Parts: sequence; structure tokens; C-alpha cells
Amino acid sequence: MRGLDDFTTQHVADFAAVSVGSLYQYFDSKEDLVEALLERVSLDLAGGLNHFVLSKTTELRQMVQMAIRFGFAFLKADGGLAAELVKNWHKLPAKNFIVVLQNTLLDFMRMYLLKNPLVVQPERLQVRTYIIANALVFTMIRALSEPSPFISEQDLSAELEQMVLSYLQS
Amino acid sequence: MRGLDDFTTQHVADFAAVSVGSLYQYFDSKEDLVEALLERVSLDLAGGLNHFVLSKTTELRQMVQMAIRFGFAFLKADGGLAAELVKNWHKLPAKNFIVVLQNTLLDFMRMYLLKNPLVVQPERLQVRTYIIANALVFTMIRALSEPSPFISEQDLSAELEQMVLSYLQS
Amino acid sequence: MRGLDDFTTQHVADFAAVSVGSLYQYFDSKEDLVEALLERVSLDLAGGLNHFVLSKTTELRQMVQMAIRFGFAFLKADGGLAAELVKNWHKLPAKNFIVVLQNTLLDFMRMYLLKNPLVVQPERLQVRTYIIANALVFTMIRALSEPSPFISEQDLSAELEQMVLSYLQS
Amino acid sequence: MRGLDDFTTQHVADFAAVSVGSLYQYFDSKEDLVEALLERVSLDLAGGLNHFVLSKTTELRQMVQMAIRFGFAFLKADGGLAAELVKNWHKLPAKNFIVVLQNTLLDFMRMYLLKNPLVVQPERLQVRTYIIANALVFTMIRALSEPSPFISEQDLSAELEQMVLSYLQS
DNA sequence: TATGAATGAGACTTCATTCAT
DNA sequence: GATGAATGAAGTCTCATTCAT
Repeated sequence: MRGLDDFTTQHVADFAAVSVGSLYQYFDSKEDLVEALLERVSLDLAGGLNHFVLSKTTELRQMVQMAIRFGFAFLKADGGLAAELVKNWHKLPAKNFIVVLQNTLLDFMRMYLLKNPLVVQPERLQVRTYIIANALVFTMIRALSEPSPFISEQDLSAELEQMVLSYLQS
Repeated sequence: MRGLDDFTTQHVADFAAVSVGSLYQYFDSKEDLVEALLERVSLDLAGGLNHFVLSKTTELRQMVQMAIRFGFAFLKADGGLAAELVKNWHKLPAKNFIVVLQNTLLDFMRMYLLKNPLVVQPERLQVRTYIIANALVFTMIRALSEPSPFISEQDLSAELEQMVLSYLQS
Repeated sequence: MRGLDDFTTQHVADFAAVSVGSLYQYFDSKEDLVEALLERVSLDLAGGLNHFVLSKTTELRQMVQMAIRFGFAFLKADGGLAAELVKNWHKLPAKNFIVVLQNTLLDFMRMYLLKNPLVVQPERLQVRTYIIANALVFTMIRALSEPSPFISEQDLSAELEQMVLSYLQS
Repeated sequence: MRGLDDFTTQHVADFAAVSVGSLYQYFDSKEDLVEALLERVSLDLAGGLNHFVLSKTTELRQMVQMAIRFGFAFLKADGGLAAELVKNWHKLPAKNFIVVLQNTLLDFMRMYLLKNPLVVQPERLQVRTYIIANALVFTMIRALSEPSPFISEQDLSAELEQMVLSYLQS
């Protein structure tokens, strides 16, 4: 479990204000630790997203807009913890939270479809959710990590929203 | 330059079928080595993509389709070398080849716009290219790294194509 | 900081009876480590020499004799640590302890001159101290490193003493 | 034979304007190579010093003066080759050329004594030569490697001369 | 014979993991 | 239980030595 550059055990211990040794009383290995972190972050994500599902809004555009705004906030929270985890997705244990995002989006879409038919063909739902989840997460991460002077977060958000909507409605 | 997990000097040496020491006859440091690799891969990518620009086809859908097909082939080539580099984009020197992809796509779009007006508003071109480049690359990488039994490459390609087209034409 | 042949990290770790990794909890690099070692040894040297200055003896010959005896003991201490450092003087950080020796001797000579005038012309003091310091240290080191069956430490000490005195009084 | 910092095989090959491989056709190892270099430099030294012995001068002061001047020139020759070798004396094969210097000086002194009696007691000759050789060589090297703004080569030469003479005549 | 690319042992350094306190 | 110093495997880099051309 080496190579998560800003996740040395020392870093994590400092961040959590405990000693390195204590980490190993709760977790058998760094892998376990990261997995737990991942789980917590995933729960936060699912919780945050579900909030929209349960909200009264039924207008798709508005929901996408809120989700994107929430996504940016989420990736910046806790000193960029979630962002750092996403960047290292390929080294993380299987159930990482991009999957959580996919599933949450998928659930949401299914619910939405019940009430607003014909947005998308059911058999394509999974692939489309997959594409949207990946597109959103990684584009946001890239924008946050290497901000471009030519692309404001505002513009990016608007265009991501546009991308999602035009795709879903095609 | 530690932490590119599948790019230990030993790994690279094995892959190139030379000894670790030999690498340092051609490159001053691992950073230089990776940079050179990046440059070569970037050139290959730009070359491959330009091929489409120069092709006789003027139908957007067909070009996108070909580009996506080329993208998958490209990411699989050389034992997944390019894919491995993309996964580590956040640790690589600035001019990494996602940027090359963006620029190539941007150039292409500009040329295309000259002949096929009104596809997209010029001031949005950059942001849209940015989104498309990131969406394509990272979705493909994820699909190749963690193949899902529910999502075939074929379906994914078709949907990515659809996403790009509907977005550009919206 | 490679090339201090008897100062590989492994060597130092073995000598200190710790593991290689432990060295890096106290020092950021081998350079830091050597610098710290140098400083400690320099302090020991300065301390030992000052002892003579403060002693009641005012007879020059006796002081030189004591200093030479102390010098040999010092170079042999800690398994020849100081000797090993002197041998590598040309690779060490600037303030190495030959300089300390020079300065200590210089201070001592200045004090001595106040009470015992005319031993040496003030404007030559610095050069003479320089010569004496280098002559003493390197001759001793050579004698300790490659002992000659024809030259006993006893004889050498006596002759070094003679050299210093005749030079200073000339 | 690692650790002669400015004596990598590549350096030596470049300096000699041959290839690294060629070095190993003449020498079995770097140790052999350095030994041969040492021998050549030693011969040069002995040759240069003998020149004084054979010169008509019989005045001791003048001979010492010439020897010191020759010494500085010698240490600077060939880009400081001899100086570099002296600095690494403790890693070099036994018959290094400080020994040559000692022996040459010893021979010279013996010859000188035949004609100019009473300069020094015969039984002390060896030790005194030893001290003078080391004092001269290492003081010169130090001065050349880390020149001090307070000590000119001129002054140093004069004082070294004075040191040698007062010591020999004491 | 001359060359210089290839080799690999060994040096410095990092960091997940253990364990005496 | 909590601590953090100690450990050592593994990674980057250097350079004397070899060997195919």
C-alpha cells in the first residue's frame, strides 16, 4: 500500500491527531485503514446525494446542477481528502466510492424514471450512468488539481450540466 | 519520483528487457525517463488522431466513432503503457498527454468548425473539448482497468459516441 | 555524499548499533549526519585543548607536549572516529574540525603572547598556526594509519614537539 | 576501488582520450590503473627532486626553497592530478608517493650530511624526514584545495621554508 | 585491438509495520 | 491502550567491470 503520496501513515496519524502506533490498534494494515476511510467518505457521498433524491425538486436540470455543485464541495472538503482518494482510485480496494457514486446515480435514475418515463431506455441506463459518473468525477478532479486560467469552475459546472442533460435526453 | 507503482525502475527495465543500470545511460533520472516516455506516447497519440483529421470523412459521427476506436487501441498498446501513464497523471510532469489530447481535439474542432459552422459556439469550444477529453480518457481507462461484466466495450463505445455527439450538438 | 568509504550508512548504523533506517529519524540525510558528527568531535577537540590553556602551566614546551599527547589520544578515541573524519577532510562540509584546531591554537597563541612576548611576530602568527596545525594533524594521522616499525609514537611525539618549538622560537 | 570522486573510470578514460574498455586492456582493475598512475607520478616527483640534489647548490636554505616551489608546481600539474592522489592517500596501494617523497628526502639528507656534518643526528634523520615530508605535502594540499584569503602562497612558502630550516638546525 | 553499451552489486533513502515502554 | 523509536524491505541511482561488435 505504498505510493499514496500524501497518505503516509505519519500524515494520517498527524491528521487524526493520534500516534502512528494507535492507527494499528484499530486497523491491521494501511490497506484496512484506507478502506475504512473510503467507506466513511463513500457514506458521506451517498448521504449527500440522497439528499437530492429526497428533495421536492423534480426538475432534472436543477437536480443535476445541485449535484455538480455538491460534487465540487465534496471533493474540496477535509483538505481535499476525497479528491486525493479519487486520484488514487486504481490502487484502492475494490469498493471504492466512484462505484458508490455510480450506484447512487443509478438508483436515483431508476427512481426518476418511474415518475418521468422515457428519459432514457432502461437497458442503456447502466452504461450511461457509468459514463456520467466517470466524466463528472474525473473532469472535476482534473480541474481542481490543475486549475486552468481559461476555465472557471463556474463555466465548467454549467457545461458539465449541459453535457449530462443533452446526453440523457438524446 | 517514487510512487508510480507500476513504474519502478525494475519494472521499466524488465519491460524494456534491459538492466536497471542501462536505463541510466539514456536518462539522467527516473523523472527524465518518464518524461521521455510521455513524450513518445504523446507524439503517437497526436499522430494517430491527426490521421482522422486528414481523412476524407467529414461526417462528425463517423469521426468520433473512429477516434473512440483508436483511443481504446491506443490505451491497450504496448502492454497498456499509455493507460498506466494516464492513471498516474497527477504525478507526472506538466505537459502530460491528456493535455496533448485536449489540444489535438481543440485544433480538430476548430478546423471542423470552419467547414461545418454552428456546431458549437466558439467561446465554449475550449471548455467542451476539455470535458470531452477527460470524459473519454478516464471512462475508457476505468473500463479497461476494471472491466465490468455488465458493460461491454462495444456498448461503451457506442454510448460514448452518443454522449459526445449529443453534447456537441446541443 | 557517497564516497566516505568507512562511512557508509550501514557502517555508521552498525557502529551506533542501530538499524540503517533509524539514522534517518535523527538526520535528514547522510550529509546532516556527518555534519553532526563533525560538530560533536569538534566540540570535544576544542574542549580538550582549552583544558591546557586554562591549566596553570606556562611553560611552552610542556604545553606542546601535553597537546601532542592529547592529540594522539583524541585521534584514537571512539574507534578512530576523528581520524577517519580527518582522512576525508576534503569531502566534508566547510567548518570541519581542522579549522577548529587552527582557531583554538590561534586563540591560545594570542593569549600566550600577551604574557610571553616576542615568541613570534604577530603578523606571522596566523600562518604559523596554520602550518603547525596541519603538520601535527596529518603527521599523526599518517603515523596511526600506517604505523612504521622504524618510528615509534614516542619518538614521533618528541620530534613533533621539537619541530613546533624550534619553529615558534626561530 | 570506489570513492576516488574525480577518478571514475569514465573520467580517466576521457582524460587519457581512450575508451573505458581500453583501460581494461592495459590494467586488470581500477586498482592496478591507479597504482600505475601513482608510479608514474612518483617517478616524476623523484626525478624532479633529484634535480636539486644534483644541482650545484649546496646552500640548504636555497635547496629547501626550490623544493617547496617545485612542490607547489608539482601538485598543480596535470589539472591537480598529484593533489587528487594525495588527498586519497589512505585508499591507495601501499607504495604511494608520499613514501617516495620521504625516501627521496631521506636519501638527499644522507648525502647532504656527508658533506655538511652536524646538521642533524643520524638516528633522528628518519623521523625528521617523515615529519617534514608530511607537514609539507599536506599543508600545501590544504592550501591549494581551500585557499584562504589571509594566507598567500608566497607567505606560506616562506614560512614552510622557515619551519624546515629551524627544525633541521635545532 | 579498441570500443562503449550493458550489467549488477552496493550506496543512499523512504515508509509501512512492530514492539518495548 | 497509547506512544513513537526502531526496523528492514524496497526503491532510486552510481560506477567498476564485462563482452559483443
